[in-house]
Amino acid sequence: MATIHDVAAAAGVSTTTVSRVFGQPNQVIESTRLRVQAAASALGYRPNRVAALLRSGKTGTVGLLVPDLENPYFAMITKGVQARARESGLTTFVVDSDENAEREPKFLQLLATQTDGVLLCSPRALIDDAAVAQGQNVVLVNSTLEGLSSVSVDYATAMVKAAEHLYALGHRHVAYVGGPQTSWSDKMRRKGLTAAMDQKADLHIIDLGSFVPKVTGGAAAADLAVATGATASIVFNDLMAIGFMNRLTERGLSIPAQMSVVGCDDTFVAQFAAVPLTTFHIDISGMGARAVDLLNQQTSPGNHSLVTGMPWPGELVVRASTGVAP
Amino acid sequence: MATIHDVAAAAGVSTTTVSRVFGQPNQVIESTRLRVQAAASALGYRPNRVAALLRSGKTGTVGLLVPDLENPYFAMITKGVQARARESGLTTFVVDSDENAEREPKFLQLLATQTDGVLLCSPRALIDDAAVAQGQNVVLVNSTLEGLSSVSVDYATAMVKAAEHLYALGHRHVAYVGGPQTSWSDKMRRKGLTAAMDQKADLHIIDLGSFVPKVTGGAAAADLAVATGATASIVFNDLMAIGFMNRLTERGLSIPAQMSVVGCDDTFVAQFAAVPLTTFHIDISGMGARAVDLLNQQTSPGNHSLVTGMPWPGELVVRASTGVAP
DNA sequence: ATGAAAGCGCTAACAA
DNA sequence: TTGTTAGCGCTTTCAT
Repeated sequence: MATIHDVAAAAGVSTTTVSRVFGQPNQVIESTRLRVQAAASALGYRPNRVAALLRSGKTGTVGLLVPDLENPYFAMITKGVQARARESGLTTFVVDSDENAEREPKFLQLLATQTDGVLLCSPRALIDDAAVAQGQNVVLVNSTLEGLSSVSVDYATAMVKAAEHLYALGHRHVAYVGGPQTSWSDKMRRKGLTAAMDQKADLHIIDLGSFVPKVTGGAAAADLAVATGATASIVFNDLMAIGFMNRLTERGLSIPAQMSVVGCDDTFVAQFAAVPLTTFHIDISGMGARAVDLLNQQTSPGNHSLVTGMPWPGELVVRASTGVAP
Repeated sequence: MATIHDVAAAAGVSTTTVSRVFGQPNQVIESTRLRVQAAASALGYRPNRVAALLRSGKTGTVGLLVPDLENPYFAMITKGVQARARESGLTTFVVDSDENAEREPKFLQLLATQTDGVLLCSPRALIDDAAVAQGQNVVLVNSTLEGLSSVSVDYATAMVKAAEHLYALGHRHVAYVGGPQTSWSDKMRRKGLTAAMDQKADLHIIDLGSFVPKVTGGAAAADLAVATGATASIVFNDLMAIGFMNRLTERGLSIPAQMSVVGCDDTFVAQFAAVPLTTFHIDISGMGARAVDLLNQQTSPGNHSLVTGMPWPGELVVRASTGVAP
């Protein structure tokens, strides 16, 4: 692999000039620039980004750490992040922690050292204070932590809306199928559900506990929900809701006649499911874009204040999976 | 940020020793190691991977470039790659080209310079020969190119199976909804379809052309398919098939009574769709794992031969979206 | 507009 | 087992 030295020698200039041709081309007079470019392409020279990074401290890259790329929610976040990052001239490197909380600190560290900043999305573990204290350039998505910028959906309100919707349909016994115990967003959902119960004295939320936030986790919860006698269920996310509904259908129960189901996030699977799913819609990719903005803002020289934006908005989308209580 | 020098000074050893404590701990006697580790954590020292990379040429990282992470197919590939990479002690950095062929060379280059090797999955553009010639460590997935290792699904056979299935159900006029024109996998599908027509003299495949390989692309094709008078359609992938079916349903057509639909890849959306989708099943994540093996094999010192493995297998899964011809 | 010199932080010989 | 000595390829002052 040709280096900057080879090009400099071939073009009869210094390495500095070659460096400028690739970095600040307008600082090099055209004749020289053309000569250098010719030499570079003749030798098949490509700048070594690692060396550049070591020297300059800039990568032109942002890192994104998500729990599970197979979940459409995180795939959409990723798209939003990528689109906005690209507008800022940045490339996005994505890492999937595979819902494994233990791996998060390692991946965070790995990304932090090879990017200009990292977006930590829905972490399943509390972040190691050390990592934060090291002054790494981090923005949280759907989580909050003292000393870090963040964007988050107001899942508490989402749950209140869901509960009100079910209550209006006559449901009084509603099961909640939880997501990862350690996740901020599950905590917020539970908070909202508690608030809903405080509002309506005769509303009972039956907490079924925590399940894996995938199709399988939802399926596992379905039989438990039925056994409680609940007439409606609120499920942590759409993917789980799909698994949940699928299991009910397998058992011959009809939706929503025998069980109403509400999901969360309005990923594309919600509308194409066998029974279209009532769910809480969020502009997910917009939130990803916003996270990049926060990162850029945080990185910009003048501004050194943290930003914990307003709760990211959303709205309940009613589809066929919810109906009047039997 | 503390450097290796600070730690060395604090612990009263050389930088080499510090380096070894983090790289080959067993080469350092315990007492020294503990002293160094104490100094390191007191200073909050973290090795700078970029510097290490520049010097050693190893990253412990593999890159994966895919067209669209929101497509469950690529999300699954990613999971497979990650799982196997992890077993090999490697971390995966994923980049999504957003179905934009022009961006591929840049991303490939970017990944190649910051990883030990890259997996190029379903490229939408022909790879720039230069990139390959630069001796980059690349493995292709679902594509083939002279001089590169690869794993690919036998999509030609998949299409033959799909066509035979529809033929057996009495369909004689079958529409094909194509994917990206420049993709290897669309070419293979068309090849298989042609082979199927050669086999059955009275089978007509009506080529509807190329569509965006997303839900929207499938929806766009639906009306065209209906207009041709075809009684069945084979759609490039499951996501498109979902959009395709959704549009048919919107128009009041029933599936499979008025139109049978076959998808491809058997991603999880296929089985949870309103009408469960007949599709060609592939062990997608297994293929991702295999790609990592090829990369490792290719990288290993002794072996310097390319591997273009056997076609990755699959089988047709029949569900409710296909039925006898009207 | 261009060049010379000095490292970025680390690891890999080679010595001791 | 530990240390010394050289860089990896590039960018960045500071000159010219």
